[in-house]
Amino acid sequence: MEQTDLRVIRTKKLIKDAFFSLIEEQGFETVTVKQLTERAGINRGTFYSHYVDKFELMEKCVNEIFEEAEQKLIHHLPHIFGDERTGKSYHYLVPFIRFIEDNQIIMKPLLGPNGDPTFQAKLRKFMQAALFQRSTVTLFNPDKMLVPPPYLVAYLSSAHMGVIYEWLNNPSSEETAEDIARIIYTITYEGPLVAGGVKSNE
Amino acid sequence: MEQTDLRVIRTKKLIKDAFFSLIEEQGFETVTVKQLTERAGINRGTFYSHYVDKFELMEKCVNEIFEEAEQKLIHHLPHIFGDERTGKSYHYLVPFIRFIEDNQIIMKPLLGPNGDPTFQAKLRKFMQAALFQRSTVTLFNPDKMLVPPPYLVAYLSSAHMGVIYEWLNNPSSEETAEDIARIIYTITYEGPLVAGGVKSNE
DNA sequence: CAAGATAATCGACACCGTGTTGGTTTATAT
DNA sequence: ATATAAACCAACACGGTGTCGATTATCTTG
Repeated sequence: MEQTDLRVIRTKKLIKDAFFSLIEEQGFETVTVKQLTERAGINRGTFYSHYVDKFELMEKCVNEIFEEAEQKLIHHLPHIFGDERTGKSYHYLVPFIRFIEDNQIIMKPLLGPNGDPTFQAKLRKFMQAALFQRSTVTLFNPDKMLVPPPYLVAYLSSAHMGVIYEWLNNPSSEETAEDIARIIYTITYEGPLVAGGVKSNE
Repeated sequence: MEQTDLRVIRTKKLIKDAFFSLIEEQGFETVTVKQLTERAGINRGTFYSHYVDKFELMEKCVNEIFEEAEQKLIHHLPHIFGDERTGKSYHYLVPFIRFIEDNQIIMKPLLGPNGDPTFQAKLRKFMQAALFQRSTVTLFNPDKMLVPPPYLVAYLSSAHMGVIYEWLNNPSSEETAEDIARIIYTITYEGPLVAGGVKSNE
């Protein structure tokens, strides 16, 4: 499984770099293998000896990112867990938002209007697993829930994604990852109406 | 601008019907003009005398849907406004959700994993205009807001979309449009934590 | 209803990206 | 230094695209 030959790692890097830069410029859909290999400076046939098509390439890249994310989030897990139980801090969100920020070169185009809805679904699912899976068991109270759990999870995960997307795509935004975490936290924990200044805080 | 010739309205209808059925089956991206015209039972060249490509076709279809929606929502506007000021009812959401339900044959594939992110952005923007634009002026209190308004709007519109998407794509869901409106309303107005049974209602 | 207009059809065309193949050159590992 | 295998190259068939000119069918109007 391990690839040690310098040529293949060099080639694969060239492919991925070209792939990301092209996605950044024009989105995933319109990228062609021809374009990709021309920019990478490799022969078109060489691409096909590594990937069957651009979709597999994308899948591989995405999986790598998610694997890396899983490592990072697992590393932060105790921290998350502690905050989750107290429910008093936005810090549990920071690693996740940092992760997106760190990969924003690839995240931004994938999440944007020319992005890949498959990836968006994957990321939302990943977030649900990372942030809410435990929550629905430990935090939420099944007996007292006013709405069906799947809808609450859908509500929250989509809302989170929406704020992060707004953050990434608003060029004038100067918020840090911590700021965004705090914003999401505030709306979620105080409720949208309180955050909007409609209701006063309890 | 008006087309009266029976042949063209017949042809355009054939094209759109075939288009929708193909999108429903396999998503937008993989649809080819060849497929489309074969299913519609028209000559491929005929397609090109009406639309420059499948993207323009999509754009036209989407615009028509949005125009229709605008009519319907404008018709319900007084109703919306009344509820918005009292803030006591979920009814202001119903027309919007009904609109999506009525067009779910086209909405579902467009919003799903094989859908069109451009369309999703458009729909979110449309919802923001229809539901929150006035709210940010009349309902939300700029002085008391705990977070920047754009992020609150992003939070809410994405959350709404997320619940609706969950509803459309969960085959076992038996909720009506009213149920979904009530669910969204509850989470938004009580706050996610109260809706999740974590905090008690004030 | 007839005549002119216009839409739809048909076949053909060049173009482009895809995915594969067989043979050659070049770089790497040991 | 040599065997191995990766990368290159040219060429191919395939399928979808977009266009064109000529022909046929259908609609609208007088």
